[in-house]
Amino acid sequence: MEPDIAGKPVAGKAESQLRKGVLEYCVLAILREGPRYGVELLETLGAVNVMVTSQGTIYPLLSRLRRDGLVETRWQESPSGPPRRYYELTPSGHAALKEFTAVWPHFRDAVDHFITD
Amino acid sequence: MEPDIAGKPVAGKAESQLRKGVLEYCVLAILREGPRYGVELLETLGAVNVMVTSQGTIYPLLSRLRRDGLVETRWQESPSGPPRRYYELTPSGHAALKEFTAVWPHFRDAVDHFITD
DNA sequence: TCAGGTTCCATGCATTGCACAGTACCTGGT
DNA sequence: ACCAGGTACTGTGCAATGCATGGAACCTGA
Repeated sequence: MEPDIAGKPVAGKAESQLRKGVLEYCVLAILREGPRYGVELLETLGAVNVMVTSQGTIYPLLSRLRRDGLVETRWQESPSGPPRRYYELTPSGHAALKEFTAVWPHFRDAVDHFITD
Repeated sequence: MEPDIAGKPVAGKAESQLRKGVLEYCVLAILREGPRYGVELLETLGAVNVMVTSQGTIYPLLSRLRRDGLVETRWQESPSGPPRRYYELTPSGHAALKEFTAVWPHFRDAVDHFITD
């Protein structure tokens, strides 16, 4: 019933489209610093306004990452609440992240080039 | 038979996803400087490597912009070849572009924040 | 016992970049 | 007059992705 973090609507048409294909790599980047679980990732992303998202986004995304072999998971008990599934990078995940960090600056500068004129 | 500009495959999984939702505003930004026609937009975008795209992308995109009232068009004869459909910004188009240019820096910095660490 | 918080998962939809295929116009060579 | 090649526009179908929605399972505290 409660809208809480799980169901919070994420407004902004342009923002939503901007996140496409980037959220995935932001998650990989966060995981670079160590294993994290779903809700934890939501909080880390949400700390930056424009990256606020919802469980309906993050869990299917994490499933895809796992399906594609970019992350591995292990269950771990929680001090309070249901067990947590922790995600961590595989070598493939590191490689994908590295590839993105190489492309991103070019893309960023390209958009800046067109927008600011 | 010839693949030419129309059918040139655009490689890169991450690049393709990055363009989502951004190409639209790059087009609007180009149109800010005056009316342009389809192939002309393709060339302007293609001048920046990471923004290379194809007719299969640009024409449906332009149709959407027109459908949503962000651009208006008028036909004009070509000195050589079939007539060209020129696109130009409407007030709504200007507004959408302005909104994007306001959001983009935050988004750009957010990605930088996560990626570089 | 039970309300509420925490954590996870699956389904369906809209948007969007893209490959592919097709149509129509014009110019120049034969 | 014919036709090959370049120019320019259009439509269909697919795959990827963010998101709303709904739901299940586990734990704590009143």
